[in-house]
Amino acid sequence: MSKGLDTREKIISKSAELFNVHGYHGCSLSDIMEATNLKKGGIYNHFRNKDEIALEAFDYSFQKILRQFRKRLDYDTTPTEKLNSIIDVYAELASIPGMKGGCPIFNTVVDASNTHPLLKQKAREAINSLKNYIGIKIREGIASGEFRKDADWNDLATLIIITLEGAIIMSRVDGQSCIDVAVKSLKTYLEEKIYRK
Amino acid sequence: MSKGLDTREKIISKSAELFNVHGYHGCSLSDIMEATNLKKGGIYNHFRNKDEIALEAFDYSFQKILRQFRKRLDYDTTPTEKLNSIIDVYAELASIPGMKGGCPIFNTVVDASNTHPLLKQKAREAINSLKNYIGIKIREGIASGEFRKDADWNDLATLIIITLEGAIIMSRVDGQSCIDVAVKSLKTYLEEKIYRK
DNA sequence: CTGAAAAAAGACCGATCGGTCTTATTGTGT
DNA sequence: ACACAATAAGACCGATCGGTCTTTTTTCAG
Repeated sequence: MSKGLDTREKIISKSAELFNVHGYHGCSLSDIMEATNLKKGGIYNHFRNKDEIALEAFDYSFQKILRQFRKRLDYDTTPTEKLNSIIDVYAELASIPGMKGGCPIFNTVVDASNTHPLLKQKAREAINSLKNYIGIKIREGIASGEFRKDADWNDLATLIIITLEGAIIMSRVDGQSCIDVAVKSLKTYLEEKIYRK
Repeated sequence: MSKGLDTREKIISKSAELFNVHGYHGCSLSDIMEATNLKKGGIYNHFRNKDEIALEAFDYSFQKILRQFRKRLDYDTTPTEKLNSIIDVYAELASIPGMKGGCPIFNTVVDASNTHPLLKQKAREAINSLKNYIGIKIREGIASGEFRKDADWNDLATLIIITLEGAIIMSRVDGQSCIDVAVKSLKTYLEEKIYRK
């Protein structure tokens, strides 16, 4: 029993990496076979088809991202710290193990939103979850009086996501500096517009 | 002679759309054949291979984007107006004809930066050109005294690009509202940090 | 009107795609 | 130790991939 689960997990984690780097259409079953040291039989014993692997791989990647946020935010006590941590974790996303190729969420939007309805739906839900996750921290800050009452959690969460996602993608051809720009800009924005002094 | 050029252009423009919507790996020669109403002979009479089409299609798309900027900025007289127009044009990118699927530059980064070195290089150059194009307008504003002297044109141009590109991608699964957030945020930023009153 | 050149058609190719199925191996409970 | 189930191997399949090449059609200059 445990052997099977191990194999299944290996297929998912390796595939998640491959899909994130090469995209759904740019990654073949042969690629997955090679990355997992399995032959076709070994893979199709656990999955019905390539789509099923891609779908589960996306969930795997997204949960991994959420875990990164939760892990870091555990050390924070105030909403201000949490919001800053969110930005930091986001900025370091592409450098955590198995996230080579940038953020799987936006990569999936670009890669599959016009060719793969199920993946598109998953990406949409992931973005919404992430927006809500960030939104909750903002609302906590507002409720605690730490953030300004007129802060729009939805707009702010959106701004954080688009700025950092844009930077992560651009960093693939333009280096780390654009991520630094994103972080600096967002943190200044928080200082000047969200946090109360 | 003119027939041949027409056909060549048709192949490029149709392919540019297809590549932008489905990505390089997600778009086959059969797709191009169908979109152009040509058979293989008609296409390979003008191009040596699929790569050559993709490379020229990228150039075509990028020039189209530049044309959009130049066309709008022609009506502007001051750097302030120009910078605002850049944001507006950028925000409307995905809704101009033949740009379905978002911005071809960032789409190409995601789609091909790990599988197609030549396309990656073209995308890198395009981003640099765009950054410089925006940077020039910023420096004009600084030189004319309209913008603050301490404005960093490189960081600002980067911020404009990543924010709007992030928003354009997110809009594919989350609607127009995130683009509005990007525009509003950037324009406020310019008002408060760049323009002199 | 004609002949050569440009353009397009479409048959053809080997490789690879995702997927199926039978066979062999491995692991496990008794 | 044995039997049975879980797991993986790998031969095999039709479809499609990008690409080549020969043949036909179209274009246009003289």
